[in-house]
This record gives sequence, structure tokens and C-alpha cells, in this order.
Amino acid sequence: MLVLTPIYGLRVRLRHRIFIDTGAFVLGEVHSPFSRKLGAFVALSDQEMSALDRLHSRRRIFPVGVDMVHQGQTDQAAYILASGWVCSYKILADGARQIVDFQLPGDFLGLRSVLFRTSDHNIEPITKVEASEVLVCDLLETFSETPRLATAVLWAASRDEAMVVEHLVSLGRRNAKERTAHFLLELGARLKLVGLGSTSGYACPLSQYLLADTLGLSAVHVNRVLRELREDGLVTFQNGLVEIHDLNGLVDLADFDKTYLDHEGPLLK
Amino acid sequence: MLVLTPIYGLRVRLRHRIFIDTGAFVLGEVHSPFSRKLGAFVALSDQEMSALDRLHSRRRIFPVGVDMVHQGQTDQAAYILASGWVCSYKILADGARQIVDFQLPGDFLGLRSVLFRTSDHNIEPITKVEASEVLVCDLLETFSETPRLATAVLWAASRDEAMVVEHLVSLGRRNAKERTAHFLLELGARLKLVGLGSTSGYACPLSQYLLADTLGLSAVHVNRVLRELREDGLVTFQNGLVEIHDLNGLVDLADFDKTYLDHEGPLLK
DNA sequence: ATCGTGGACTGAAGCAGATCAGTCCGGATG
DNA sequence: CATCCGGACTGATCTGCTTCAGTCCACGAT
Repeated sequence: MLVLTPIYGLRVRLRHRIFIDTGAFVLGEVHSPFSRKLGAFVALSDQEMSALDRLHSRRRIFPVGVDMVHQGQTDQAAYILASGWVCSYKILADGARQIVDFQLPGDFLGLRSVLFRTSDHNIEPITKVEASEVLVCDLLETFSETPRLATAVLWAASRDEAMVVEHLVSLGRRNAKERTAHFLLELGARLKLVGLGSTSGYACPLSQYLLADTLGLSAVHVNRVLRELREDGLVTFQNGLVEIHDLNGLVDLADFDKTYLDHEGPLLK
Repeated sequence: MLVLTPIYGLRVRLRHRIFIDTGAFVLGEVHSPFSRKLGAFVALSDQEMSALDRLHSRRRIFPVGVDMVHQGQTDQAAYILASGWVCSYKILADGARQIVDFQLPGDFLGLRSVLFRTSDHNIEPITKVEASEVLVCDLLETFSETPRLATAVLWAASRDEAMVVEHLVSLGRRNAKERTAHFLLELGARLKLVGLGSTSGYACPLSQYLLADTLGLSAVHVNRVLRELREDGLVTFQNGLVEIHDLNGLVDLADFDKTYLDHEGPLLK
């Protein structure tokens, strides 16, 4: 019953339950998704790559649904996500939740809470998560030994900020359909960067409720919007699998400008 | 006809037109709004304060409505706002505008575009603006001479990021009334920090159109919401003057948690 | 004096999305 | 085995906000 079929470079068990490829550098991968991602921003030598991979020493596992970081918590560690998805969110007094961002394999997590000692939001794993705890001192040491890495990490942080801004624009000025399309495109682009997806699709462990709390919609409406997108022949999101059928159509609909994710060139020197 | 009356520490010309106090350190002020703001985060010595003030050498003036920074522009300077208000915004393909943030006197502007060499948004003065151009080298020099200033600037940057996140939460999960209340409270808190307002009110040069593009609403609806807030006895925004009549009521309505603006304590050591 | 403009403000009508109240299905639990 | 639960999905109704099409007023330009 447990058939492994390669679809989009992912391991998928048939019959509705999806296993996301951990993205950890098993299976002949030489480097982690983290160094892979940074390598896309700044051309890194093998030495620099390895220096990054050395940060992955204290590997830890987090189960689904148990907060990794809590609002107001101080002296928090930083993490590099090796596998699994997490989300950062805020809860309002009336119980409403707004998801601010997702972190995917290869993403840095908590750089800000470490620099400023207090977290102003919660962080929760969506799936089982493997992450490497990074001590500030190790990080700083790595930076001073290989300064270009500091640039690369800052670069990644700036991309995160740009994503939050783009997310803000979505909530403020895009309607439900455009917003959903934009979000699915963004996820796809991010996953592609770490080798967990292609332009034709990717595995996605998000429920429609999570989607709703990200997009500022109700789950009911997310459901209808996904159906519309499907009926329009643009994209299908079913059984944990996002299949992009009409990339250009989606990009047009969402007014998607992927340059804010690329950042290629400027720092390659 | 040009009577100067002190209201909320501001210079106001009677009969409908308001002049915002420039906030520039005339009138017996010893330090700029910038050092004043940072001083609220990190206890600064007079020497450190003066080092900051010395950054204000190349003073420049920007007229209303002419972009200071354009999307895609590279090698941009950074600025410290001495007086006037500016806004950062993005324009979508269909012409819709989403304002991401406002910068007030004392705010740092373009730290990110300088670090990453390209701006992904537009910056436009709302009022006539006086700003000091800051060269990266001067900034770095100041940082190395007085390292605690670097901390303070980073601290301010982190606050800016927290504000964008809070803004995102507003658009996603607060209704028009809550959103508006939240925004007016945030502005008030920020202005108070640089001495341009009190808990009872402040001068505000924003039109209802600007408000609409900030809050993700139509200008028509902003008008109605402001009327409701006025009728509820919570806050009045008329003739460029925001008067807060029921601070607690507003805070309750908006679920406003001002800690994300304070940041006091943690780094005072 | 007249015109044009930008901003505040309003009523009426339309609609995008929320809310309510469900059904159905697959998997996990005792 | 029955039961419970979470997630996808649906129809009907309601409403918050938009859109449209204006008015009014202050101010500046001609």
C-alpha cells in the first residue's frame, strides 16, 4: 500500500495522504536547502557552502501544533529549517488568527527575535519539523570567518521583509482570487528555489483553514475560490498537491512580479 | 489673520489650515527627533546624541508629491527625516495603490534600499519634507565609533518591521472601524515619541484618500468610519487634527497593544 | 468675477465575502 | 464495532464595504 512515486521530485504515497519530501540533504544531496537557497542569491564557494552546512549541528525535532516560539518569549534561539513547514502568526483578542508568513525548508527562523531578544509573534510547525538550532556566537563566528555569508543571510532577511510587504499589498488591494493566486505562485517560487517544486506544481501541506488565516478570508470562501481557480483551468490544489496548469494566466491574474523573490544579479559579483 | 496658537504643542493657524510643527530642532530643542526617538529605546549619553546629530549635515528639501525614491531605483541614499511626513507605497497593475508605511520626523528612511542597493517600493512626501542625506560610510563610521548607536538603529528598524506586521494583521483580521482606530492610535504613539503629539491628540496632514490607501478601504468608506468614530465619542479627525476623546475605548476597539512600539527596557542596560 | 480643483461628505444600489448550518468522507480511537 | 474528529465541500442568507453619482466648500489661477 505504501507506493513511492516520484512526482515533482517529491515522495507521494498514493490515496490522499501526502508525504512532503523532507528536503533534508539525504538522497545524494550535497548541501542543505539553506546553503542551496543562499547560493541562489550569492555565488558561494564550496568552502562557504560547507561552512554553512556546519551550522547544522544541533538538530532538533518539533511535532505538529506545538509552538516553537511564543509571543513575549525572550532569549529565544534561532533555527535553520531542514525539513517541514512552520508558520508565524498573531492572535487577536477575539480569537482571530492572522498568519504573517510561512517558513519552508532552507529558511532562517527567528533572526529578529534573537537580535532583539523578544518575539512578538508565535511560531508553530505545520508539519513535523527538523530544524538546526543556531547559537548566536556560532553564527557570528561563521560570519567573521566567511563575511560573504553575512551578506547572503542579510539578503535572505531582506527577501523575507519584501514578502511580508507583498503580503500586505495582497490583503489591502487584491481580491480573494488574485490574493490566492498570488500566494500559490509565491509558495511555488520559494519551493522551487530549494528544489521542492517546479513551475508545474509542488506538494503543499496547508489546510484550507491555514490558507484562510493567511489570506484574511473565511475557510468557506477559500474553498470556493480554489474551486473557481480550478474551473478556470489555472491551478488545482487538492490532496496536498498544487498543480499549476496555466502559469501565465495565474501571473496575470495575480499581478505577480517575481523579482522580489529572485534578487539575482546584484550581489553576485 | 495668521494667529499662532499652541495646541498639543503644535503651531496651528486658525481657520482650517494646519501647519504641522516641523519638528526640526529649532525652538530651543537640543536634539533632533531622530536622536530623541533612539534615546527612547536606548539610554544615550550626550556624546552619543551629538554623534547622531552630526549625521544631519547634508540637509535637503523635498516638495510634496515628487517621489524621493522610485521602484527599481538603485544606489539610493538613506535619509533621516527632520520634518514632514512621507509614505512608502506600491502600485498594482490596475492602478490600485497600497501604502505600506508612513515615515514621520525622526524616522530613518531607506536603510534597506541602501543595504540591498535596490528599492522595491516608491517613497513620496505627503508634506514638504526636510531630510538629511546619510552616506553609508558616515553611518558605518558613526557605528564603529559609538557601537551602541548601531544597536539603537537596528532596534528602530525592528520596530518598523513590527509595525508592518501589525499593519498586515489589521488588513487581514480587523474590520474597517477597528483598523482605523488602530492606525490612529499607532500614529499617535509614534508622534508622541518624537514630541509631536500627546495622548489627547496630534496634527495629521493625511487626506481621507491617503487613509483609504493605507487601510485597504475606499475613501468613501473611510469617511463614514471616521464619522462613526466621531459619533461614538472615540476620536475626531477633522481639519488636519486628530483629537482622541476616549483613549481606552479606542484601545479596546482596536485591540491595540502598544508594546510593539515601546521596546523599552530590554536594551537599556 | 469666473472657472477649475481637491477634499470632505452623502444617498442609493450592487456585490464580494462572511456567516450559518449543514453533508460527506477518511482516519484514528477505545 | 461504533464513535469521534478534522478537513473538504455546499446552499442560503446576511452584511460590510464598494461603486456610482453626485453636492458643497475653500482655495488658487485666470
